[in-house]
Amino acid sequence: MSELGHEVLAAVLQVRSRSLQVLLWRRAREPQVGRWSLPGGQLGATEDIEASVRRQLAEKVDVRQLSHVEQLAVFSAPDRVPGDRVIASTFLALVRSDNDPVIPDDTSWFPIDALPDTAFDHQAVVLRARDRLRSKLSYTNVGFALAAPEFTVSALRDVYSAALGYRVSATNLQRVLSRRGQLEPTGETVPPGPSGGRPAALFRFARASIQITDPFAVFRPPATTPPPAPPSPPTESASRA
Amino acid sequence: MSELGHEVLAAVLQVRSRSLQVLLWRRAREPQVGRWSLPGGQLGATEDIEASVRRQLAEKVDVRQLSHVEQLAVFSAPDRVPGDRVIASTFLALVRSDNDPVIPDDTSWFPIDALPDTAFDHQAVVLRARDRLRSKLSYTNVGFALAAPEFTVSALRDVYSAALGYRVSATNLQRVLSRRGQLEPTGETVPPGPSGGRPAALFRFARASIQITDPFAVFRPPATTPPPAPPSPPTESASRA
DNA sequence: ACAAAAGTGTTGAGATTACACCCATGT
DNA sequence: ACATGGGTGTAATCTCAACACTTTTGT
Repeated sequence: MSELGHEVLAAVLQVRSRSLQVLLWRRAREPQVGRWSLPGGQLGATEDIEASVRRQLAEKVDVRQLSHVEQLAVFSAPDRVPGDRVIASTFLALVRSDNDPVIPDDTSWFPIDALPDTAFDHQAVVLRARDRLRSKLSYTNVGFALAAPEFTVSALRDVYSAALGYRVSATNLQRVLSRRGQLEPTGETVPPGPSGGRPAALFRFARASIQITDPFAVFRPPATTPPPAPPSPPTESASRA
Repeated sequence: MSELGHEVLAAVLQVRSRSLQVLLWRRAREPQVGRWSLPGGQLGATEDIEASVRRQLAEKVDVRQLSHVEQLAVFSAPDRVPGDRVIASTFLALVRSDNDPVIPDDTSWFPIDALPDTAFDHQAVVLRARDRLRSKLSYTNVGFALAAPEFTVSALRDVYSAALGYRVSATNLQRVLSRRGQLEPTGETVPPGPSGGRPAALFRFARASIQITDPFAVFRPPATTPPPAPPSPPTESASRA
C-alpha cells in the first residue's frame, strides 16, 4: 500500500495594474525545478482544509488579508505528481486590490493571461479559479473581495474589467449593482485628477461577505409577495377561506 | 501521527413518484448503527475520485446508470467521523427517472424533504446536492439527466416541479427550453389517457452532456456577432500578433 | 355536445444595453 | 471658454410570467 498525502493549493487572485493576477511560487527542488506552482502544502492533522489554506498562505507567502476563500475542486489523478500519491484540494482566494502584501523573493504575481511554465496540474487550477471568479461576479456580490473598501465607480469598473477580461461600462455597472442593493454611497467625493473632470462620488459595498444577488436565471418560483390580491379568478378555490 | 483516510460519498438523486429522492444506506455497525448514510467508501490507490464514486455505486448499491456526476465539496472537519480521520470528497450523481435500479435490502430511496436520521455530516451533503441541482436546472441543461430519453412536456414539467420543489408551468418551461435550443421534437406523439385530451408530442434533449445554456446573468461581454466591425480595440496588444 | 389535456398567441412587467446629454472641475 | 471625466435620462431590446384561447381527443 502506497502512502497517500493530502495537500491544499490556493489560486490567490488579485487585480493589480489593471490586470487579474495570480500569486505563484518558483519551485526550488526537483521535480520540476524552476517551474511555477501554487502556494499550499500538506494538510495538518488538526485543521480542516480551509484553515489549512489560510495557515499556509500566512506562513509561506505572508498573505493574511484574504477577502474571500472558497473551495474549487479536488484534483485526484493518481499520477498527478510523481512519487507518493497526493490528492489536492484546491481553493480560490481573493485579495482586495488596495492590499499589497509583502511576499517572499521566490514568489511573484503573474497576469492570468500570461502564465509562466507551471508545475504539475496547477495551470488547470488557475484557469478554474479564473472561471469561477468570472461567473460569480455575475450573480453574487464577490466584487467586494476585489475592490478597495471605498471606491469610485470608475475604479470599480477597472476592477471588473480586469477580472472579467473585457471592457465594462461604468454607467451600467453602477446601475446594476445599485439595483441589487450592493452599492452604498459614502457621501464623500474625491477631487478630480490633473486633467480636470467632475469629482467622483465614493461608494462602498453594502455587505462584505459573499451573497447570491441574482439567484434565479429562469424558472423562478412563483411570486409570493407582489400580487397581494388579484381579482379572484373563475372557479379556483383560493387560499383564503 | 494519526492515520488519514480518504472516502468518497455520493448523493444519488432521482425524481421518483413526483418527488426528488436520494438513495441512502442503513448503517449496520457502530458508530451510529441504524442511521442512514450516503453510499461511498474508501478511495482506491489507482483510481481518481470520480472513478471511485462510480465504482462504489456499481459495487455496493448496483447503480450503474448515472446520467450525470459532478463534484460537490470536500468535508474535512478533523472530527467529522469518530476514530481515525477521514476526509470526504462528495458528489452529486443523477439517475434518469425512467430507470429503477435494483438496490440492496439495506438501502432505500427517501424524499429529500423527509430525510430519516442521517449519519455524520451526510445531511449537509444531501442538502448541498439538492441546492446545486436546483441552481443548475436554471442555467444549464442538466434536465437531460433527470428526464427520460423521450418525454412529453407535461412529464418534463413534473420532473422539474419535483426537482425544484414548486409548480412549474408547462407552457413556459417548453418555451424557455426551446428558445435555448435544449428541446427537440421527436415527431411522435403519445395517445391521451382514459380521460381524453389532445395527444402529446414527444421531445428529447438536444444534448446528453452538461452544458451551460444561460452563461451570463449580467455584465455580458460586449456583443461580438451583431455589430459587424466595431472600431479596433484600444491599444492593447492582443493575443494575435 | 361536453370535458380534458396539449399547445399557441398575446400582453405586460422587468432587466439590461446603448447612447445622448447634463454636471463639476482644471487649465 | 474649453477639455475632461463623472453622472443621469431615456429609448430600444430581450426575456420571462401570466393567461386567454385554440386544438385534438375521449365519453
